[in-house]
Amino acid sequence: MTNDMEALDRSREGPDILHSAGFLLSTAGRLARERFERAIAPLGLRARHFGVLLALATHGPAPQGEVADEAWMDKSTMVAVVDDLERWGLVERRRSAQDRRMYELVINERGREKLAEALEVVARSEDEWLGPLSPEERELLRGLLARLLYAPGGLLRGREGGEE
Amino acid sequence: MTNDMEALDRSREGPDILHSAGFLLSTAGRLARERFERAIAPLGLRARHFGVLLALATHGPAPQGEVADEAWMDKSTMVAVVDDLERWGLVERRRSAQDRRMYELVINERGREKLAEALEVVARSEDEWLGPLSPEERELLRGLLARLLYAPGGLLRGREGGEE
DNA sequence: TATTGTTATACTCTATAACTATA
DNA sequence: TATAGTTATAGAGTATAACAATA
Repeated sequence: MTNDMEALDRSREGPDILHSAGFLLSTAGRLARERFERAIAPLGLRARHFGVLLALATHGPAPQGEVADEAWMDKSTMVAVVDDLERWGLVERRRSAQDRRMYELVINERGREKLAEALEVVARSEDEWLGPLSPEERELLRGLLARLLYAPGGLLRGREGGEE
Repeated sequence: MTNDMEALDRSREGPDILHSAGFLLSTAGRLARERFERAIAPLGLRARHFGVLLALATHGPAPQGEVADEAWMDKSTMVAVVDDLERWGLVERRRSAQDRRMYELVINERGREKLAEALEVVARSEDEWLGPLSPEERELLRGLLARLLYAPGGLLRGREGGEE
């Protein structure tokens, strides 16, 4: 109890910027990302692999460059990621019949199973670090963040800030 | 009934990790960090310089290694940052009289002015991308994030996750 | 000539360890 | 011997540009 109060007090100390939305957001975001990486590491995956598997499972087979864009990755970075996934037997490269420059990237059954495992593990991890918030507060947080990102003038849609 | 609708939506849109707190948080955090860097760039500062100036302005003169810890920086990384700040005439290295291995790192008047400029510019930038949220909602967001970080079991204090 | 995927390269960031000068 | 700051180095990550095959 005393510790709780001290921690909360510490977060209120000092110049305003330490409790500014920007500082809190970027700090929390970095730590959330680290938790995510740590959660899926035992499955032998990194965040990029996860992102590609998710994109393929969600939007079906797609050319390599398109998936790279969707996962906010450069096409050159993508090569090694798909190399990994293919070597691990989770994804297949199939030359497109219509345009032989392209691949159709296909997630297979093992890939879907791996993704399902990862989703479960990540959900458990989130549930852990979201502990301080009640279900209603978590929902509130998700709503605020979604608007912050996607509403006009927000982080993803303000000026030239958009990446995708 | 709301739950039925949600389940239905989820079945149409695929995995809902894209609206999970973790994904939203790490995405928003990364973008907030980018906005921050972009906001202070015209002043010739990077985030690390800002962090050091802020630490020195807040906690007064301190040895270099101590400030490094405070800014979550390695002491070796810190060297170049202080080199910059000294070259720009914002901070001074003074050998400690008690222990001549140590410096006393001191922010000077120019440093304080630069920091004040930076704080103003950053506040304006935040005000811009926080546009989608009302003042009450911003306050709500800050509170949720602070608890997420500092409450027991949260991102900064769960298990061995703590860096500081 | 333009585009897909690939490779090579360079640049940033950071962490590690060795070194110096003090203690 | 231990510590503060420094330097050198190596690793990860990522972005850029050149390249081959195909359109």
